[in-house]
Amino acid sequence: MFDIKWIRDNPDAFDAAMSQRKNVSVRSSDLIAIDERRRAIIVRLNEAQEKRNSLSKQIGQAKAQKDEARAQELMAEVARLKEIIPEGEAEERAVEKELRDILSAIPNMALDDVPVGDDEADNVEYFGANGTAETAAKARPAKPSFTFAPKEHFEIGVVEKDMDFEIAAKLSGSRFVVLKGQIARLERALGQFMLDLHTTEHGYLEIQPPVLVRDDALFGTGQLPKFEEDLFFTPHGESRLALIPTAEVPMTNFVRETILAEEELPLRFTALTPCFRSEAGSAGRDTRGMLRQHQFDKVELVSITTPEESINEHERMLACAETVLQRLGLHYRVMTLCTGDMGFGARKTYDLEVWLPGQDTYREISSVSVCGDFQARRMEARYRPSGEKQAPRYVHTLNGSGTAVGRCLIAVLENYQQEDGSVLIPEALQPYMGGLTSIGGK
RNA sequence: GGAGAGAUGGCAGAGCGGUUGAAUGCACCGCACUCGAAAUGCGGCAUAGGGGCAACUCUAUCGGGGGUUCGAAUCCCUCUCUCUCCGCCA
Repeated sequence: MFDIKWIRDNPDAFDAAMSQRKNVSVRSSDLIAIDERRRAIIVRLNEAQEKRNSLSKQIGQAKAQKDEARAQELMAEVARLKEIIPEGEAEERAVEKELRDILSAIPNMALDDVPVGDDEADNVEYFGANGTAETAAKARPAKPSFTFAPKEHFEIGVVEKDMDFEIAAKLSGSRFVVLKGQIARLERALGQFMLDLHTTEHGYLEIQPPVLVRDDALFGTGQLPKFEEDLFFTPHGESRLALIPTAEVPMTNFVRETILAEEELPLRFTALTPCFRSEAGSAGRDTRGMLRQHQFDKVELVSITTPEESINEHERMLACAETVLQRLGLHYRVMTLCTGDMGFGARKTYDLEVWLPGQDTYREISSVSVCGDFQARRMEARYRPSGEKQAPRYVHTLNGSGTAVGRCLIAVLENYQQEDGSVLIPEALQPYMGGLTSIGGK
C-alpha cells in the first residue's frame, strides 16, 4: 500500500508508475484532493478537542476546590463542543476510510529496471545478474531430445491409470485430480525433495502453517480487497475463513503488527502446503490434465529483510528456486515480467518457466517476487534498526515458489517419459522413491 | 459445547472516573565517577497523525470497535485473542 505522504511529495513519479500498470486509472491529483480534505477536517477536529480537554481539566480543578458554580459555568461552555466533536470524528473516519479504500486497491510500483509492457508478450528473458544467454545455457539443463513424439503428461502410459480425473470429478467437480500409486508417490517425493533442499542447503525454516486464514491476513499480502473472487471461503461462526491461495499468505503474515530487531533479519520460511484457487475467469484455459487445478501442492519460500537487502535476497531466492529444476535436470528459462504482467503486490517478478515437451512450450512453474514495503505497510510489519536509538522502519517482503509441486510433477513426467510409456526417475528423486529408477516399466 | 479469569510501553508489572501518555523494576542509550570495566549517581528512552522555516506545539492511542460522561486505562456493550475447569474429540 502506498504512503499518501509519498504520493503528496512525488505525484509525477506516482502517475508515471501507475500509467505502466494494467487497468489502473487512479491519479495522484484525486488522492491529494482527498488528503487535503482529510487534513482540513483533522485541523478543525483537533482544535475542538484541545478546547474540550483544557476545559475538562479546569472542571476537574474547580470540583477539587469545591467551586461548584465555576464548574457548572465551564460545563455549559463545553456543552456546545459536544455536538461538533462527534461530527468531526465521524467526518474524519469517513474520509480516512475513503482514502484507505482507494489506496488499498492500488497495485505496487515497478522497480526502474522492470521492462515496461502490456502483457506476457513483453516479458524479457533473464540470464542472471551478470549472465548472458551463453552462461545461462551452461548452468541450466539442456532441452531433452526425443526419438519419438513426446506426449502430454496425461497421455503417458504409466500416468493414464494413476492420474484420475473422472473420480475427482465425481467427488469435487472439474479442475480436481486424484493421484494414485506411483504417481501419488512421485508427487510426494517431489515435495519432500524440495523442502529438504531449501531447509538443509538454503537456510529456510520449515513451517507447517494453517491453510485456513482470516480476512486480515489476506489484506496484508494483498489478495483482499481486490481479488476476493479468486479465493475459496468457508463459513465459520458468524464470519468466514479463506483457504490459502499460497503459503505466502500465512508465512508473510507471521510478522504482521510486529516490530522485529534488525538482528533477527533476514527471516526465511518455507512450507509445503495445498493451495486453493477458484480460477474464476479462466474457464476454458488448460482444461485438460492437471496444469490448472482448484487445489494443488506448492513449496513456498518467504523472506523478510531490510530495505537494503531485498534486491539481493530476490536474486538469492531466484537461485534457490532454480536449484530445484537444476537438480531435477529439467530445462527451463527465466523471464522478467513486464509492468503489465506483474502481480498486484510485486515491485519485480521473475517467472521460472519449465520446458514441457508434450506441450512443446515453456510453462510457469515458479514466480519469485520482491514486494518492497508494500505488504509491510498493509501488515504494519516493521523492524528497529540496530545501533543508535532509531525509529522503526518497514521491512521488505519477498515470496517465491520453490516450486509448484503439481506442475513439477507434470514436467518430470513429460521430460522423462520413454517410448514404452514408462517414466525414468531423476537421480535426485530416487532416494525419495525407495531407489526406483523408473516407474511403469515392464 | 458449558462455567469462569484476563489482555496496560521492548519485557515484567501498578493504576480501576479528574493536570496519568501512564508509577515502579528490568532492558537499552547518553553523561559523571574509573587507567578501563563492574557498581553507583544523573538524564534520556512508545507509536501514529496534524500545524509550524524552526524552536516547538496540538491530537489520538493502555487488545480492536462502539457507547456513557464536562472528562475513561479506569464504567457499559461488542468483537478478537489468551488462560483455568468441565464435557466432547483426531
